[in-house]
Amino acid sequence: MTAAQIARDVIDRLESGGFAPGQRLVEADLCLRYAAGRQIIREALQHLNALGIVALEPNRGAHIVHVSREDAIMTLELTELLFGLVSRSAARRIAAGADASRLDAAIDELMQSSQSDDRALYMRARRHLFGALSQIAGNAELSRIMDQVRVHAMRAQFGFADFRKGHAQELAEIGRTVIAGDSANAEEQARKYVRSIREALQQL
Amino acid sequence: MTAAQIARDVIDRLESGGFAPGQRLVEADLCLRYAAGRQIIREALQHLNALGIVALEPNRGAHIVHVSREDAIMTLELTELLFGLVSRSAARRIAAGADASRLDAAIDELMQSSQSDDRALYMRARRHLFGALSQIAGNAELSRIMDQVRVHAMRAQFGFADFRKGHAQELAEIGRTVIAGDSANAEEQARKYVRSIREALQQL
DNA sequence: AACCCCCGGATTGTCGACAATCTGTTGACA
DNA sequence: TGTCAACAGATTGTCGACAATCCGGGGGTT
Repeated sequence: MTAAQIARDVIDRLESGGFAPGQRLVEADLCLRYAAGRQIIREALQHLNALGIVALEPNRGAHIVHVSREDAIMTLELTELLFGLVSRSAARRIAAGADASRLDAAIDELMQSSQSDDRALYMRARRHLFGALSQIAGNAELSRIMDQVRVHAMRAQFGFADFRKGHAQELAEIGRTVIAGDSANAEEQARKYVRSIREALQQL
Repeated sequence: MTAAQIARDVIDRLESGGFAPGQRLVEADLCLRYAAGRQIIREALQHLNALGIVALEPNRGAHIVHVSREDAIMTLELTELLFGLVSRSAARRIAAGADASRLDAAIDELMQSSQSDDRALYMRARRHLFGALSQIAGNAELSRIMDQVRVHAMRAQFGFADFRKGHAQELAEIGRTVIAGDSANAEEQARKYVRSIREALQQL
């Protein structure tokens, strides 16, 4: 198993509650779990550290960072801006002739997976949708940032929102607006989507 | 020398032209340059990779990523959003009673360094100003993202803009507006600052 | 009982060596 | 002359061992 795969798996477990905030991640344990050398584990931990998911204290190891409710709200504020920007840029590029097939496929995948019971499947479909949008938007820097923030946004919602029904519909709708090349509406819909989640979180 | 310091040094050299885009970074060379073990160098490279500054191809090593003019423009678009958000948030927090002393000190440092001839000094002062703003804004996630994007924004401007005169004044002015707690104006000024840089770049 | 020093176990940090992989070159062959 | 395979050098990937550091507990002193 490669370092990137391990990091990915840790994130997945985080999204499904397999790792708790504050939990220590001891290198030797992870070596056993993933049947990998310590070097690989350390790389994965550093990657997760760069993503802001685990904190690394010198000589004291790694632990999963805690997200306060306030942090979650501000992260969703940031997500609103970024998701809006990505959607607008992607719509503009499609209006200018960019290829929409990948986004189209991602929408189908999302709708199908939203009706199954496999949460991991649905999460992957979500990732693919956002990935397609980022790719069409065409800025590598923006894609990288979006990837990072999305993980945090996911954690911000964790345990409170049911990602499934409704949200899938709304996301698919945003995708369709992007495909139609309507940049202003795409941005507004994307922002509204994130905003509604944030407001729901604020009223708890 | 620690991995973080080495990464920092590479970024500094990048900002002053010591490393060229596309240039390969061979581990053994860096070991000699920084008198460090290969392990440390690899950590630094992975950190830079997470920041999107170097690309890592399996079994083929690391090289500095190239930024196209189009990339630079979109990065500055992103920077405009983020800098605006940070300034607005910071101003709000100060209006709510947050401590402004660090920002105040950073403004002084910036004005002093802008009159010396030491570019590195000026760059550090810039970093401190942005750091103070991020810290006051109070969202760790946003700070992390800003740090990343700022490096890219810097690279986007590299070789075309003279950071020094004028810009220092403008930045200091933004800082003062934040201290005054005027969030709407702080955001507008910050966005305008980045926008003017982007527009100048677009007209080349 | 409260405090402090010191030590042992657990964990992380670093080094050196070797295996795996890639790149450019050489030389044979059609 | 062009093509292809094998080889040599350079570079990266991984492992195992040891050094450095931290944490909690035990025993002695006041």
